[in-house]
Amino acid sequence: MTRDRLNDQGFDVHLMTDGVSLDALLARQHVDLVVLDLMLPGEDGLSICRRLRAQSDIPILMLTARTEEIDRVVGLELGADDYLGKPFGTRELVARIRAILRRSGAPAPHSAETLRFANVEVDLARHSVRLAGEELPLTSGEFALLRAFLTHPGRVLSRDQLMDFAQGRQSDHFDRTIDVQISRLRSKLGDDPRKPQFIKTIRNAGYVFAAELKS
Amino acid sequence: MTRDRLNDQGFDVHLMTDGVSLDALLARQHVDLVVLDLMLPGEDGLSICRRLRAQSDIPILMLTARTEEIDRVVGLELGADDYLGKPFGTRELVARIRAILRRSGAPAPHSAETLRFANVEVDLARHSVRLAGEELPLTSGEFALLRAFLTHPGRVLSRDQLMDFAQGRQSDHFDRTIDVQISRLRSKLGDDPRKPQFIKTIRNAGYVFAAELKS
DNA sequence: TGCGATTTGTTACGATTTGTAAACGCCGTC
DNA sequence: GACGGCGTTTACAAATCGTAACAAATCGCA
Repeated sequence: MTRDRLNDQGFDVHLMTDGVSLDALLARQHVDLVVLDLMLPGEDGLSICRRLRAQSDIPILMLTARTEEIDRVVGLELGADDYLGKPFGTRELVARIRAILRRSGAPAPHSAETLRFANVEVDLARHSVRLAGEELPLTSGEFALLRAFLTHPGRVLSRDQLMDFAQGRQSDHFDRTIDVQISRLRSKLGDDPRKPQFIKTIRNAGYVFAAELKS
Repeated sequence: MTRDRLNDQGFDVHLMTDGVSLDALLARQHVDLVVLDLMLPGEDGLSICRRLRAQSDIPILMLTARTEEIDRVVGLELGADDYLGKPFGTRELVARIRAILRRSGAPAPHSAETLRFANVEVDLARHSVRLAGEELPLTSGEFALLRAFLTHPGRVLSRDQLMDFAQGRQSDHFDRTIDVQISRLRSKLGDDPRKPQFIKTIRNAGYVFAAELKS
C-alpha cells in the first residue's frame, strides 16, 4: 500500500523483504534513499542501518512500530537521517522523504496533480483517468502500467522494467503478461496498435510512451 | 574504434593507455565517467578501479573480455557502477554510459528532440516520423536504421557499422540484412534508389545520409 | 465463509516484422 | 556484347507481437 502511494507521488519504489534482497538491489542499481522498517525477518533494521552506514552515506529513513522505540533508536545514534513512528500518513512520509532528498541533493520527483496528453487526463493520486472528459475505468494493473509510462515518457521500457515498475516483480524470459496488459490498455485508450499514438512497440526492446505530455 | 563511436554520440572521449596516464588526466581536468578495461598493461583494471574508488566516487564502467570474468569481478565487489562483457555493441555501451551518468546526475549529451530534412520530421525519443506532415509508420528496424543515419549525417557508413548502430549486433561478411532494410526504408521514405535524395549508395563501401539536416 | 463477478495470468494462433536466399538489374571491363 | 561483381528487389521462412479464449486468482458481498 505504501509502495503504491509513493508511486503515485512519482517515486520509483522497490519493495524488498529482507536485508539480503536489499543488498542485491543496491549492488544492481543506484538508489536515492532507503526506507527501513525496524522490525524485519532475519537481520533487523538496526543492523542493516549500521551496515549501510558503514559502507555508504545513502540516505535512510527509519520506520518504527511504536513511538517509544524512536527514542531508543535515536539514542543509539545509528545514523539514519530521519525517523517516523507508525502509524503514519502518506503525506507525512512523503514530506519527510522529500526533505531528506532535498538535503542530500537528489532530485525528488515533482508530483504533478494531473497529467495530460492528447484527450486524456490522468490523476495519479486518485487513480482516475478521463478520456475526452469521460471517466475511463481502468483496472489497477492497467493503471499501474500507464503510470509507469507516464513517469518515463519518451524512454524505451523493456518488458522487465515495465513488470518491475508496474508490478514490482521480476518476469522470466518468456512471460507475455506485459504484452497482454499493453493490449488491454491500448484498447481502453483507443490506441490502434498498428499506428499507435500513445504506446509504441519497439521490437526486441519493449515499449515507449510516445505522446506529448502537456502541463 | 570505440572512441570514435562515443565521439559520434556527442561524448568527449580521452583514450588513456595505462593507469599512469589516467591519473595524469584526472589530475588535470574534470572527468564525468571512466570506462575501464580489466586487462591493461602495467597496473590492471581491478587495481585501478580500487584505487579510484578509494579516492573519489567517479562513476566507473568496467569492460571485461569474457563473460565469466564478470562474475569474478562482481564477486570482488570492487565498486564499479556497471560491467560490460566483450564483445559489446555500441548501443549497449552507450546505453550503459547514459544510465550511469543519469544516475550520477552528470549531464549526458542530449540528442536534439526533433530532426528535420526535406519534408521529413523525425522525433527520436518518440520514435515518430512525419512525411509531409503525415505520420509515417516505420517498423522499429526501419526506424533504428534511419536513426543511425540521422546521427551520422554525411558520413559513409559501412554495412557493419549500420548493423551495429541500428541493431547493436555484429554482422558476418555476407549478410544482406542491411541492404534489404535500406530498400524497405527508401521505399517508405519515397527515395528512388536510382537517384536517391536521402540515402545514397557508395559502391563497395556502404551508404551515406546525404540530405541537409535543418535541425 | 462461500458464491458470483471481476481482474489477471497463460496459452495458442493469426498478423506483422525481420532475416535469408535467390532472382533480377545495373554498370563496368574485356 | 558477354561476363562478373555488386546492389536492389522479391519471395518465403523464422521470429516476434497482438489478442482472443480460457484458467486462476482476487474481490465484493451476502
